[in-house]
Amino acid sequence: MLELNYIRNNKETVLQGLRIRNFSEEGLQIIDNILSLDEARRSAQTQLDNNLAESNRLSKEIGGLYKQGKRDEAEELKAKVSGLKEVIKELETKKNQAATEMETLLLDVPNIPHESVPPGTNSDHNEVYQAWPQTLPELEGDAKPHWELASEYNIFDLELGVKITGAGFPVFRGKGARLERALINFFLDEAAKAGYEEIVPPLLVNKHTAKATGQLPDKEGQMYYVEKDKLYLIPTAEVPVTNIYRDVIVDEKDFPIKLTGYTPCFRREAGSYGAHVRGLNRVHQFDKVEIVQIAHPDTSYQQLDEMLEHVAGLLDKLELPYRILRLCGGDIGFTSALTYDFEVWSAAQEKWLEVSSVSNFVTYQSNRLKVRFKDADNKSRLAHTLNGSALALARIVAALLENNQTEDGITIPKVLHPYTGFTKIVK
RNA sequence: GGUGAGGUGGGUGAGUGGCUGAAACCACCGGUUUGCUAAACCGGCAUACUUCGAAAGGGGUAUCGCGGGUUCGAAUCCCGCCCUCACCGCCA
Repeated sequence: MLELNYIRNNKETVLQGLRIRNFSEEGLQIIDNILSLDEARRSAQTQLDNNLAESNRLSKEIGGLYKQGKRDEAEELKAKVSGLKEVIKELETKKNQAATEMETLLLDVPNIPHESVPPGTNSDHNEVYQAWPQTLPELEGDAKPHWELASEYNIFDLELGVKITGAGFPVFRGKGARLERALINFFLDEAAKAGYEEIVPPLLVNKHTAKATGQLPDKEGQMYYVEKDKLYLIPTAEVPVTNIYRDVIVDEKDFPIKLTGYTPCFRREAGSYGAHVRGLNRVHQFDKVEIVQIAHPDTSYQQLDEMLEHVAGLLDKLELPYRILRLCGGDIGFTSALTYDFEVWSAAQEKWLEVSSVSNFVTYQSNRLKVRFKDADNKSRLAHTLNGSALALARIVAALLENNQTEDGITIPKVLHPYTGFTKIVK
């Protein structure tokens, strides 16, 4: 959620930002609506406060009069206060109505894009921020997509998942399972080396937590919900990990706070279908190592760069060809100010697969989370939050299988050998 | 699953209708004292909204788990909800 104060003081910047997000002039009306509701709220509040102050003052007087035994005078004042109560009720309703309406509108306003976010209406307009410097590798003859390789090499089994649970729940087995575990450990070790504190968070969260990172109410349909206990299965480690700092006033010298966590991620993916969801491209449960940072507003974009380098380093070590995109105004996430996507080239499918998304949310998320710090003037300010996948397992596995297939098996990148205990997956 | 206890500021914890935005202690910050450390003493120390002010700062309102009610007045009384802890049972 944007800070109301920010909108009030930077209306033009906000409007400009929304234009980058392709808001129509009509759509931009929302900002004026918010501001006028805010004014209504404030004027109601001022009047309400004045009336409450009067009522409090009279009530105190009544207490005094009773002590002095001046019953008649007390009764007189009582009647006066009773009269005030009606006005107070009215003003209260007025204030709450304006406030609620305003908040509802505010929830519909996305984050203001960073100035570097390119214009554009869809993913075709994303800017290639860093291209793969070499010629893209080609595979001989009949390169296979990962779902075919999976059954050939017994790496994972989606049909078995259907038997146990349903579509979209892969069962990894044998060397596939080992590869999965190897990647998780490799990613966590790399994050630790980069100074991230490892977290093992709960996989189920309550509604406060889901709300604070913005999954509720917007993405309610995307989460699995345990009705009996009113808990949500996490769609990403971002949710429980970032919430560690909900309602916390951080010591300024602790910035940046760097956290990492491996968790399975559960997503209902309601509404998606078609060829592009084959294999591991889109599943209901997948493993992911997430990196999260809570940063000082002055340095959050430097931290974002640092995160980019970290993710790029992982892909370098895995020897996968990749490029980095800077998402355009039409493709950037609702809550993000700046997002970079990492895409790995699949030589088999001959297309780019998204494997990571790294974003700076500036204060948009922390406004709901209430992650704050005291600045030099001892004023509390919102911190900036950032996160990124480092990395999402399912698609990395897919990319590794596809790019590393050879006549006599699938080769494992060197860096994983200590983790897998084997160098090749053979039939 | 059963039974019981309880949710008050950063922490412990007092407080059963007005003098309580909230005692006291601890922690923390500033100062005095001090060879150093410690101790002692003095002072400060919640958050949000709002209003006045150029600012420093001042005023108002709300907040004692959350929501509602009674009352001129609620941390305190009533109703609903949420949560936590302890013990028993079950169990990795």
